[in-house]
Amino acid sequence: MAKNALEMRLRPRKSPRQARSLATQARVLEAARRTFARHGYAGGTTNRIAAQAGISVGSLYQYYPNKDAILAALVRAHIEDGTRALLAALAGAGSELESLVRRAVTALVEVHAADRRLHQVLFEESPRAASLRGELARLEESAVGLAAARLADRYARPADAELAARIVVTTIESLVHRLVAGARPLDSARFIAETTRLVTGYLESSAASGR
Amino acid sequence: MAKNALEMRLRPRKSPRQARSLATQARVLEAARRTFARHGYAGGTTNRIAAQAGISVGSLYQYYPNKDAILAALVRAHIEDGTRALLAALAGAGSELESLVRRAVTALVEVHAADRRLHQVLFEESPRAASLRGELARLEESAVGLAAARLADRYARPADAELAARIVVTTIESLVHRLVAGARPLDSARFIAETTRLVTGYLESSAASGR
Amino acid sequence: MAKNALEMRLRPRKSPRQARSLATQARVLEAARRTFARHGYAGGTTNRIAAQAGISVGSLYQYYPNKDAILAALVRAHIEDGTRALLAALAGAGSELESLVRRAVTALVEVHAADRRLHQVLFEESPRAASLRGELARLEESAVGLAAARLADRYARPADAELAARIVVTTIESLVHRLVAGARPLDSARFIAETTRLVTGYLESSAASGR
Amino acid sequence: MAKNALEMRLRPRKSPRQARSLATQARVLEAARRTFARHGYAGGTTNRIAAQAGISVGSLYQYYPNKDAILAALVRAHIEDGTRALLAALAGAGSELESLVRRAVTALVEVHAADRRLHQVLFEESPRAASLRGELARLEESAVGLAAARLADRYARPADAELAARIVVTTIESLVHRLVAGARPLDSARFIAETTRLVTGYLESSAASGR
DNA sequence: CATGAATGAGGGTTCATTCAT
DNA sequence: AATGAATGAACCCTCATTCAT
Repeated sequence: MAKNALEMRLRPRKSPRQARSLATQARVLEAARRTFARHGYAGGTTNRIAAQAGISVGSLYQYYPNKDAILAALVRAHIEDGTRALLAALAGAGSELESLVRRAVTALVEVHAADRRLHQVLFEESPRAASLRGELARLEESAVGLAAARLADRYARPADAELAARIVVTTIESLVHRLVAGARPLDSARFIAETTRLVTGYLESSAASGR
Repeated sequence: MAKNALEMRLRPRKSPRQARSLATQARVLEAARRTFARHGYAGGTTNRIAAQAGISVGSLYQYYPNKDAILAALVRAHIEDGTRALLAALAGAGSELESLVRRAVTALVEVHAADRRLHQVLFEESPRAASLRGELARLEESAVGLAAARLADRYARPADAELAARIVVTTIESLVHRLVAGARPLDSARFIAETTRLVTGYLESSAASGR
Repeated sequence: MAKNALEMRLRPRKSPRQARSLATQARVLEAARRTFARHGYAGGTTNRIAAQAGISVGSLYQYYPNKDAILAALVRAHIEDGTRALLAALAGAGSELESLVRRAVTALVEVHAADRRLHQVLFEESPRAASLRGELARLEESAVGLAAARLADRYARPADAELAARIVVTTIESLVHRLVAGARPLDSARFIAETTRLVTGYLESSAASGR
Repeated sequence: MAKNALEMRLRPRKSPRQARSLATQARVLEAARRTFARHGYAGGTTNRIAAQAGISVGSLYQYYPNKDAILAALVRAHIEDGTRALLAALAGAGSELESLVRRAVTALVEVHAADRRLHQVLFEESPRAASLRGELARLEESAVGLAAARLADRYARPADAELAARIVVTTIESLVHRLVAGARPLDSARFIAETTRLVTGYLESSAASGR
């Protein structure tokens, strides 16, 4: 099962064994974060990132095979943060629908509030490589799957549950991106309240409608 | 009288009088549409666009002062299409909430179904110039304003109506982009039905809750 | 005796027989004058010149085979003006040295005062074609020859007269360009007085020194 | 602290610390010298200069931010050479007028004899940036100031001394450019002798005339 | 492993000149 | 003759990537 060439391009170059290597790799990532956030995608040149990280370009290429790999690592880190936060939020939740939704929304808002500009660059401005796109899609699919599972008993047919789940997942994600991480961000508390009501209402009406 | 320089940069270079000019300008736009859709923003080089249009780069620059101006024209055309479609849909609508929402959603779906990949490039990948961003923001604001006006009598305070309007507008827009114009598009009919229910439910519950 | 290709390139394309053609050719020249003066050499594009002349680029090329030919015509016109003015000034002069010099300087000052910026462009900023350079050199040689002839009886050897003539011609020309047609122009009256004294003194001391 | 943007554009990009860098920067300058001299300003393309220097365009742009900056460096180098030579020549001079003038003329002749065609390009053909023009003007002003100071006691009014100084400085400079660095260069010894006599005579007659 | 100088393909853009109408 | 749209070579410059030290 050899990975295809394209995917290899997005993986860090080596699994560093030494602590120092690991630290440097992290420094590069952090530098990329800052650089992309400050200068945008086009302005985030590898030289700038290396300078920000306090190393030479040459060294940068010891840790990442190319620019896209850095971007991919950044996206991946963000995805992991988001997933972790989401799971943590849902872990202690009861089964009440509204509480579940509220916790999910709140978790996502917090993750995104951290760095709005970076989000724009990562998820809107930059031309994502195909494989990265795939990874994002897989993540979304799994979120949809989880949600659908939770909703399964409210719907007559699995396909209905999945559709509802997809709409819900996409709605929350989009609204967070656009209204919290966007240009003129909304007040978080209000946003959470309204989004929760929007989604909860939808899901409950689905149930009520007997589907 | 004089527009500022930055804005001028995004305007087509001349309003051609001759038939041939007009045709060429249209050809360029169409070629840009295809090229951006196929190769993304960065890959949509002016030379490629010109080649696709079957003309020389020089000619391209007779009609648009620079690459971003072409993108801007594309965005503008899309905005106009969308606005036109939306107004047409709402013109003949009654005052019933669900019907209004359904018509709006349907109109937007139709507009976006045309070219999915292009949308991504136009509205997500491209580092839009500030003035273009402003234009989009203005458009959205006016949509929010219109919706808020229609919702005014359902809310105690204008600010509440506006918040609801903003959420509704953003929700519809985002869902259309992500679920219809996105990577794995959804079935239109289902999408319209669900989105209509999502939004209508939200708005009606707002009213019911006495806000 | 076929003219060589390079020289042909700088000649107007045809000797227009018709009055209208002649007028248009003049209009182009005048337009070029204005355009070069206003926009400099690099900014003096053929399209701009044509626009300024109120004709199309295509028409412009009916009268001049290329851009350099326009520049050459402009330079030539200026040379002719200068020569004419100089001859006129000297025609009525007596044989007194100081009076001769003063008249020459005055004539040149008047010619150059007309359009300072154009001069800069024509004689400093623009990369003169080889043949044009030659023409200018020939003109200067003939000026030196004339001056040397007038000075012949003051010098023992013809070569001395020629050297003196060359110095005098170059001095006057340079000073006019630099101090009258230059960036911070000097007051004409003072300039004429001083230059006349400079040159006259030099020539008289040559004589006195018995050479 | 921050120089304005326009001036920054003409500065070399970095003051290289490594020996190799220093050597390369010098190679680029030398290549530019040759290339501009051979092909003129417009023909002195960055690619040609890089090729002549035996490096790639990219490297060239590591040392100079743009084409004009290379030109500026060349001009600056020439100015420095000239100033150095002039000061050195005048340092050991007595106070006798003729000797002073002769030394100045000799120094300038030596500086200019090195590369005639380059001078034309540097000081006549190139559309110098405003800031560079300013630098040249400042240099000339300081030369005029120095000369005026030396002449002060010969003139009744400071303004007269300054006018004379300006004429003298301009005369020497122009003649050197035109007659030594020009197309058909004159014999240096003769040129120095005549120019010295021209200028000295002028200055002494000023004194004599009681001005 | 680190450095940073070097590379060079490729991008956006201009403008003298041509040519179909 | 006139028009002005069309041409395309050539220019300046950037930046991801490599490699000698």
